[in-house]
Amino acid sequence: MESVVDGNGGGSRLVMTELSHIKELVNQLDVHLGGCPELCKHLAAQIFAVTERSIGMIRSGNIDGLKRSAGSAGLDSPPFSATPSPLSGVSDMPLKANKRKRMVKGKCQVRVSSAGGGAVDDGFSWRKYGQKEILGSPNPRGYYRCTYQKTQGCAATKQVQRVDEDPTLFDVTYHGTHTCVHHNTVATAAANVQSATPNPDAHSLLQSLSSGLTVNTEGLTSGPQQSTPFSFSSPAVSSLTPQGHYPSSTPSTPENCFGQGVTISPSRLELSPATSESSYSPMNPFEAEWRAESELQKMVSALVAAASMPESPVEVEETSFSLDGLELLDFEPNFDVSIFLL
DNA sequence: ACCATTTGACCGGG
DNA sequence: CCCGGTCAAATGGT
Repeated sequence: MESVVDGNGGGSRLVMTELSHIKELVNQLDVHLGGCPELCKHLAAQIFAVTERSIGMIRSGNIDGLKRSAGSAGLDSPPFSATPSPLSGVSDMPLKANKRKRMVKGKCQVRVSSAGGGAVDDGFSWRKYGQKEILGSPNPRGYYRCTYQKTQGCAATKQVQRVDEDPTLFDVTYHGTHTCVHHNTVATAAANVQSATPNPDAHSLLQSLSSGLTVNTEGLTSGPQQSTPFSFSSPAVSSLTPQGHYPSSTPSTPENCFGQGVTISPSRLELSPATSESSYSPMNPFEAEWRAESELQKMVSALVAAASMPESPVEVEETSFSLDGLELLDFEPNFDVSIFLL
């Protein structure tokens, strides 16, 4: 690691990164003006969201609580460290070294069919940094990180391993979140896939996902909230419900939701209490939102991976992600998430 | 010369 | 100490 910029610069720096983020987004918007309206719309929405986030940070004075998101884990001055990296994690949390599960273990695994031996192209550019024989598996596991990690501090990584039984299949596990400008939006990823995807269903799914995907953390403020503390909303993704209660529209066989070619099983979103010390400020809504976004992005990455596969039967066998470290007072920590298309 | 991959070494958590 | 993950020097491709 080189030139570690330790993230103790305080909140103003974070606001700065947010502002940089906005700047980049505007840049992108400028580039894409006149191009795909869907993308522009999404970019605009993102700009709005980030702006609001920044305003909220300043107004709520919540800034201090945020800075631990900006990891000191060795990435050099991530431009958009606002998105917490599950890998760099919360390693520099002040006054809490004891707690066990503070590492965000967010990951998203998919099983994806290969294009006949080729590398799994998911629309992002990856750089391989390792390979390892895994105990009990005949096939090695490849370790990849985002090409732009060095230049932009993008923290996304993935692991790819050939499935034992079927050598045409790969298990791909995504970690972290893309924060790089070239590939930092769902829309961009989807757009990348668009150019080459042979799977129209998956593609349209991505399209609908990419436009208007938002994360709602309304209820996640510090108080002991009832009702939906957390929800995802999107034209394409219909929400999450507290344990046991599915929206009436939820089909009992969600496998079919994605139509032919792509299936996805219901995911479980685990909101596990970070620690027992309720004296410490609960996770602020912004951080929670970022994590949620991050997890969603991983999921979408997985979908992108699936969608970019030629040869029809694309299969997202299991998509699961978890949010560790959330501290929800007086609230059931486990929720079931149902994702389905309208 | 530059950049990506390969591959054994190294490291830290369990 | 074992194993999974990462580092970094060597290697290969353009």
